[in-house]
Amino acid sequence: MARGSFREQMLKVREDAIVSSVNRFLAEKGFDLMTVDEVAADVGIAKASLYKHFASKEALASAAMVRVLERACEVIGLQAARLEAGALERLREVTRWVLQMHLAGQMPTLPSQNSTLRAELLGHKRYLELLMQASEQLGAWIVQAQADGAIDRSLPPELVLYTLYARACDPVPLVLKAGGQYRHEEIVEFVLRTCFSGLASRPS
Amino acid sequence: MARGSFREQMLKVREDAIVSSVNRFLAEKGFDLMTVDEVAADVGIAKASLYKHFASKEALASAAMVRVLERACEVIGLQAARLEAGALERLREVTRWVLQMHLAGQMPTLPSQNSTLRAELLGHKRYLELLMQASEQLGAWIVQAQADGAIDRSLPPELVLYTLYARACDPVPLVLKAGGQYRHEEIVEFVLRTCFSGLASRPS
DNA sequence: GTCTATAGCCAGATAGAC
DNA sequence: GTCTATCTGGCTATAGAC
Repeated sequence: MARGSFREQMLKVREDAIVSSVNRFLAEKGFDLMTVDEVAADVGIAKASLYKHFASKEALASAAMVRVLERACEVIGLQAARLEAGALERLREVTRWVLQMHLAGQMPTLPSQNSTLRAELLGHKRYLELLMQASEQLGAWIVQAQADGAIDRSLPPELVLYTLYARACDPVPLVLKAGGQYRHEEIVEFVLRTCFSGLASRPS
Repeated sequence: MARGSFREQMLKVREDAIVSSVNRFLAEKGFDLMTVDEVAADVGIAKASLYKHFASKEALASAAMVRVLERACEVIGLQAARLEAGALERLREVTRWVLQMHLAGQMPTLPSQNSTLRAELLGHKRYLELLMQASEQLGAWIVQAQADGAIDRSLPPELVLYTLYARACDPVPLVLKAGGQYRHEEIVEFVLRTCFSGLASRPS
């Protein structure tokens, strides 16, 4: 695909700035509490101009979700290229990235049940494609890790997948961060441990 | 404390009905998407009448949160009375109750950082008392379970506490429920297993 | 305490000039 | 495409009769 004219590149840069702003607000306050006014103010353009780029508030949020999914697929691709790593280790590294994004305030949160946003996303082709791409690769690793005996074989693979996805909206990391007692890396290690090894002691 | 007049008892019954309705809406759609209009319609009284009982939408939500905390403290009290049970088993049973409430659509979600609701709750004496009461009992069991070697000693007790609290807003049970493939009891067992034992296989 | 009716506000979306 | 100004609808909360 060609680069497009200078004018088009400028447009792309602006839209990137908008999506970045939306991404941050979604991570900070969620879809319902985010207002289009504050996004416009943050980007430094008029609200009406925003609507020339994106048709609705839902379209703004969708764009942010697509971008984070694109990055997630990149991270998954990087792990797929690590030929020496096992399936469990790859899953752990992807989960680590999710937690780091979350702690950095850059993981947009999908409000569990907003009908309008849900409808928009379910009709968004690229979003669904990316979500399926990520799920298929992660699902394959989960099955492989179970075959390796690294993940509990009695757990349904979809449960494992959802449990990993849920790390993106787990309140625990942010509560620990708010407490101010631990560094980000410590929090990430703690949550990874509770996720993969659970709360109970390993038998020695 | 005396029972109060017949009139007062009728009032209490009505307020109970209001709180039950609020509780269900909070569990279904959350604070932001819940409207006072639909609560009034659900209870079958006029909106203005609602405001005779509760001063604001935040007061409605607070009342629901207090009631669920009261029930949680009752469950904790029941476990405290089981003299034969160990600390880990008590924690597991309380967590099981949380998951059952959640799956039944009766666990009000107090998610998202809504400033007005947060402010109301932080100024609500009974809410804070109940939350502290629950946290102290659970915290004592966590420390005991670590001393018993039943919970990983290298995890900070507060991390364990938050991880258990987080089961009240974990999306995984509801996603599995929506999938329709598992019975509620199976979902509860799966999530309890991932929570306490993690995803990884136990060494055999 | 219950109702009908409405005030007041805020946020999403649009009109129209430039 | 950008702006200012405005429309529109929905929501919280209240006034006032009964």
